[in-house]
Amino acid sequence: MIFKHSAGLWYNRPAMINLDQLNAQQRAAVTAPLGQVLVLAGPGSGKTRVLTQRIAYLIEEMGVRPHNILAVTFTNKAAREMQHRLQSLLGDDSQGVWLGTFHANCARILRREAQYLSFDHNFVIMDSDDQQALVKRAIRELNLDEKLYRPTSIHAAISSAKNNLITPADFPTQSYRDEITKRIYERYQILLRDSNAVDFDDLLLETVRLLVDNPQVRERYARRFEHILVDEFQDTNLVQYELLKLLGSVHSNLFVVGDEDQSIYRWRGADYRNVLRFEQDFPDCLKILLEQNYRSTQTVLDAARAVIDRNKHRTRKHLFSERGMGERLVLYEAVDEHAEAAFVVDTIQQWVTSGKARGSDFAVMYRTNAQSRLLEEAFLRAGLPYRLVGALRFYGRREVKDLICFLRLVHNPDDEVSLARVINVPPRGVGEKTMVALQLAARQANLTAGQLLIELGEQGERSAHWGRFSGRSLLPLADFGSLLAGWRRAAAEGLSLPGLFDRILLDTAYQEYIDDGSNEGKERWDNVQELRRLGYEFREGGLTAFLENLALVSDQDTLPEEAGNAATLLTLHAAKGLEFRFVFIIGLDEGLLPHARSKDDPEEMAEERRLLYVGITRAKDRVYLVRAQQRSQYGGPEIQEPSRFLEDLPDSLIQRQGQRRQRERWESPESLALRTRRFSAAQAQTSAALIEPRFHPTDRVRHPVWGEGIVMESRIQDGDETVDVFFESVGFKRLVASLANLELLPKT
DNA sequence: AAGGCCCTTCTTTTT
DNA sequence: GAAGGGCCTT
Repeated sequence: MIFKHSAGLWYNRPAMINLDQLNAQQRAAVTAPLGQVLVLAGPGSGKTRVLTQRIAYLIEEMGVRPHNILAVTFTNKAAREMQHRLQSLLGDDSQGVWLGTFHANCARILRREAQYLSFDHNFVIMDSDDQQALVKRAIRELNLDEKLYRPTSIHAAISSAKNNLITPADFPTQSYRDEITKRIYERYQILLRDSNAVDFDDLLLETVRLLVDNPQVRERYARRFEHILVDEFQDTNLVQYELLKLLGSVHSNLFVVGDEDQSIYRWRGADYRNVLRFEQDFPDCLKILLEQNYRSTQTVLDAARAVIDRNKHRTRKHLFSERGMGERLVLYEAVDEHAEAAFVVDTIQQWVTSGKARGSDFAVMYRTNAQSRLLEEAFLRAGLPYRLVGALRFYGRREVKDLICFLRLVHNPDDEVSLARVINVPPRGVGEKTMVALQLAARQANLTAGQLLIELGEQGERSAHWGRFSGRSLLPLADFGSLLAGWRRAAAEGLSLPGLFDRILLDTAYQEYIDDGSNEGKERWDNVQELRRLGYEFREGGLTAFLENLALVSDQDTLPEEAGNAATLLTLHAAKGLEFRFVFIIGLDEGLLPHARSKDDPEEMAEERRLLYVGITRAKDRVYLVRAQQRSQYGGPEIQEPSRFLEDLPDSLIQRQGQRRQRERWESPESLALRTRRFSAAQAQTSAALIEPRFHPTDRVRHPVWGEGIVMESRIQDGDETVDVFFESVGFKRLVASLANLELLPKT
């Protein structure tokens, strides 16, 4: 071993890499010679372990300086996890490794090399909402029909072009629609740059462009990164692949780890064929298969394999486990989505009550975020704790986004998207007309709208632009301008991030604006406070670091690290890289998994299959596959067909649970729905700890004495629920729910 | 300019 | 079954 520090310190070192703990294949990967290494790692085969051990090996055994290592992951979560593991493996020796997502690493490079770029270093990063708004704006500016050219679909086309290194100039125009898309793309790029902004895709694309156009810059980075390691290589897209080649153009020590079978981001440009491309581009690369699974029982693996082996064009792997056969997978067919959720919750509760499992041993996975709502309700009713990954859309909340946009404006007044969003928040009399006047005046003065506003605010009547606006629009604009100018001055004079935050809240009377005293108002204000708390963590790094973090950290990353005793609810996509003793996969119906939108495209269908594969292979011990015979998709209930993937599972691996009986013929869907609701309500009454009100305003209820009434209000008080009801017979009554024996009636 | 109401439309997954 | 857009009124 090479100790680079004084000998007296060696015993303070954390445990060092121990090759004996690895199996032969893992060891071969960790200790592979210089050059290109392709590790095809099945699920649960110790992929992350191999990656971190490899880095440790490079540093400890090969004497590589951390500074010369670049490690790229796909998600922030994975980056954090690896950072953590490196820290415990290497201690401070892990400092200096460039570790992060593709996007974060690119943002870092772009900010450093701003002098070579067409935007300056304090650029903002537009998230999907912003991008959408900008595409819409481009479409409007070109006087196009939004119905015909939907911002979502145009944006998808632009994004896909960017992921394939296609600039507006190169955009292929085989149809009239392509022609239009190309023009929108051009306009969109101009709008972005005028705002001194880049979008997610630009982070990668502009970095590639930077490295291609500036050989000396490329040389500098390529020289520096002696070793490049990539996680989830199957999910890289063309731009990312190019980027790796550019950054590796001097040393070409590329260590990539991936699994074609777990490629689930095709829709985002990911191309698992990059694995094949890699083998072609580097014919001498060392290829290592990790096939021993340390996670699941053999039955789980067999089931997963039965699903995935139907896919073509892949390296077949023969996953094996030494954990024994284990139990068969349970298949449960519920009558509808309510019963589906009830089955999940009941089953978890039984396991937990039996003492054989803890809540945190369970995960419930689904195809679409919309499916989480019923589950949440069922968990709440049962008093079972859960944590929900993503879907919270914390950053998508209006109040959160508003404040981020104020901050973005302070940071970069040219940001038109943010300006358009908050110039009238709270309402100060700036409408469409005023915005048009502002933009016109700005264009004539050759300023951005934000710059013009700041000048109005700073100079007041002395400004040359003062006379440009009519009386009606002038004051609100000058008003906002002086706010913005004041914030910028304060920030420049060193006001801390929390201080700035508070000043913005105060100046805009934001609390009065969003907190109207209702429950929702209170919640909105809580969200603001939560954002402030996040900002507090960045009081050192300042505004730039905070905004960059907000842009690059997704809702998926807001998952509380400590699960406590809570079960995890998450999409199949979000489940990748995680493991749980018990896995429920719900919604195994045609149209949902596989999703209806993948029906016509074999490639997409193959990806749906991989999604299920990823889900099943998350399980250590048990898998529950759940579906519903009937489901309310949108509006009315619809009969569901079982997922085609269920047919691929041999009976020997499956144990059916519950009745498969179809509804009795004479029972109408309406009465069935009614029965299910009664069942749910009855269940609610028996459930334990009250977390959420059972009654809500406008609910109809029946009291044993006073008869039917309407709920006016309900709240949790001292662990019980206090309900205000207006009864037809006696009028207004305030009741304690646990004593009053109220019956919840079906909605009419 | 702003708020309210009714209409349509659409729902995949996320850095 | 929600969210956004269009159209209405104030």
